[in-house]
Amino acid sequence: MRPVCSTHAVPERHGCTSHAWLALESVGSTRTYAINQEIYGKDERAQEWLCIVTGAARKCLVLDDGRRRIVDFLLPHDFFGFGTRNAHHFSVEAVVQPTLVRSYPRDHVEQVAESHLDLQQTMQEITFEALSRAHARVLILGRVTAAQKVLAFLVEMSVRSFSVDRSIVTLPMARDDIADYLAISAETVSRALSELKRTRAITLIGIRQIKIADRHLH
Amino acid sequence: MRPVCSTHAVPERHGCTSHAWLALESVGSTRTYAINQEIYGKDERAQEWLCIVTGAARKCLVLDDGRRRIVDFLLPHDFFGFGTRNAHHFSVEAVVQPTLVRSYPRDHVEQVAESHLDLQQTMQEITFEALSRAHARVLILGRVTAAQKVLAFLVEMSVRSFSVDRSIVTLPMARDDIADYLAISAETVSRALSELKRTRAITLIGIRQIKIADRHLH
DNA sequence: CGTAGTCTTGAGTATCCTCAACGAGGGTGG
DNA sequence: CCACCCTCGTTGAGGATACTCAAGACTACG
Repeated sequence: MRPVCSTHAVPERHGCTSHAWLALESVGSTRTYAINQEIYGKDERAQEWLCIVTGAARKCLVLDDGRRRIVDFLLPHDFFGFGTRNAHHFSVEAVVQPTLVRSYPRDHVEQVAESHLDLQQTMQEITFEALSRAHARVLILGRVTAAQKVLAFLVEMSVRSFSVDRSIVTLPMARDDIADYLAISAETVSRALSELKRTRAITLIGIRQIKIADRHLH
Repeated sequence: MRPVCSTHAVPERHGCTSHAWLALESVGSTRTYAINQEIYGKDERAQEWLCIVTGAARKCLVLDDGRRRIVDFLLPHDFFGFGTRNAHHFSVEAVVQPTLVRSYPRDHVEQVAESHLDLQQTMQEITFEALSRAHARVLILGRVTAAQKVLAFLVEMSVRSFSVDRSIVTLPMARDDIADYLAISAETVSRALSELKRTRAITLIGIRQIKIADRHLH
């Protein structure tokens, strides 16, 4: 299964319509992925900056004991694939059907950055955002009960989804994925959702569409 | 209690003795902190890039429920204080007596970066390192048992400590700090250490000096 | 409409948390 | 110099929470 390619579907980066950005866009290309399809494998060296246009993806790895851990969910406007020359190697897989990903070859990025100083600044901001996500994640994992973790997760997704109504979240991923993201079992995720429903903190609109009533657990 | 200031004690950054780096060093200053002394508070806007020269610090915050969470331990060569214009605000406190911190005012950094292109690249690398730490941390928190978390923590510290003998770790922080870092109770940290000792995975040389025999839990 | 994947719920077990007591080490003052 | 205190670390007992195994309900898609 090969990703479908095109040159349209550019991610609009908020407040960044600079000349440098446009120059970068000219070297980008867009690919389409099916559900569970690998966007890049754990042993591939990151040769490009990638950005989700539509859909969602999970950045994950499999531990020695066979458990899968998801270190980040990637939503539209999120960049990834950079800075992967470190110890841990992750693979990225599409979570929904279809997921559109825009790709910017690393050498082209650096080439453009040489003549456009503000682009490097933008890249720095993008890295800061990824760092910010990771820190927020550490805090979510640090919560005590499963219900708190799940609620914090829902709030995080609602904030990151850029939807009109922030109290309604549409989850692109399965319960399994949430479980591996929060480092709890899928059954516990389900039970936590039921508990949150019972205590009126959330309401289930659809199976993956949730209305958040209380953002803080009382 | 005021931090003591001086202009010596420059952090040697491995493989980065470039002209840009030297230019940056000229605008840096070094401060000394006592144990538990605040290096910067959670509401201060980060106006400088900071780097641990000697000692250690914890990046933490206090949750609504009164629990303290440590999102990162900062060791010599680690940079921090940047990218803090995001949602969560952390305070940084010295963990050992004394801790030396080198400070580079943000506007000076940006000024130097304008004339030294490679400096921005270095800053990018520094941010990647922080991101890498955060991801490693998510994986540690995702481990199942307390013993696994504690062992993974010890291994992380041994890798980051740059000591000659990597099998021996000298922990600069108390059990409480480890507990808040791993999101488990201090008693559980103690019990996990005892268990690891019993199963011969580690040996306690001193109260805060540990020899790691098995890096992977069998 | 059937099948496979996803989600929920239940029962029993293992792990961790809380409360509590105790021991070891370091600093201070008599 | 020693007694005292305070912090830090360890260990125990009981209760709460999450995990595993298992079965059943729901959903999506062919």
